[in-house]
Amino acid sequence: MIDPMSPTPLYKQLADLLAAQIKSGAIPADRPLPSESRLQQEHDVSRGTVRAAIRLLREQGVVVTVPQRGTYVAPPKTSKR
Amino acid sequence: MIDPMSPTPLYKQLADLLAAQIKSGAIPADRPLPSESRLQQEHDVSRGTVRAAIRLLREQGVVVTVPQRGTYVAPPKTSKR
DNA sequence: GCGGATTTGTACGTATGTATG
DNA sequence: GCATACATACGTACAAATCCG
Repeated sequence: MIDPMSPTPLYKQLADLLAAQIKSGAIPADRPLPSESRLQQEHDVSRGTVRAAIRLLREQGVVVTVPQRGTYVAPPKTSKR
Repeated sequence: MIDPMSPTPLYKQLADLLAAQIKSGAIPADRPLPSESRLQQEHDVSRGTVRAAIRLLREQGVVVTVPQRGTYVAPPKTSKR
């Protein structure tokens, strides 16, 4: 859960949460992540916060984003396809 | 100059402009860059756009930002100090 | 092929918090 | 106390590309 009272920035909390869900399989790797507006609703944060979280995950190599498509779990670096 | 009509995003244009000014020495390397609000006024863009440009430069290793201090030209990687 | 819905990208404005000088 | 400066977070609006009936 995201805690607005925590000193940890919301976007950081959300990024950590999503990373954990990806790792655990709670978010399937074969389909796009929930859209920004979905995540916004589910976690009750602004879209800017969602985007900041996804940006962080992208910088960490956890996900990749395809414009006008969606954001996907990043493929393993060693995969040939 | 920044051209609002260009298809290139404003923050990208600004980042390129600042990088060029740093490289040419128009922006001195021994003092902080102009503050966000200064850049905002000088280039007639929003603060969010200034921040996006600086973020890009930071990701590119062109500058480093010290919270509550300012943004500085990144030191050469080969420098011992 | 058309049109609407969806989704990400960009850009703006505002407010608050924290640290520095 | 006040001004400056960056960090976070909210909101809005519109554009562009894609998807689907």
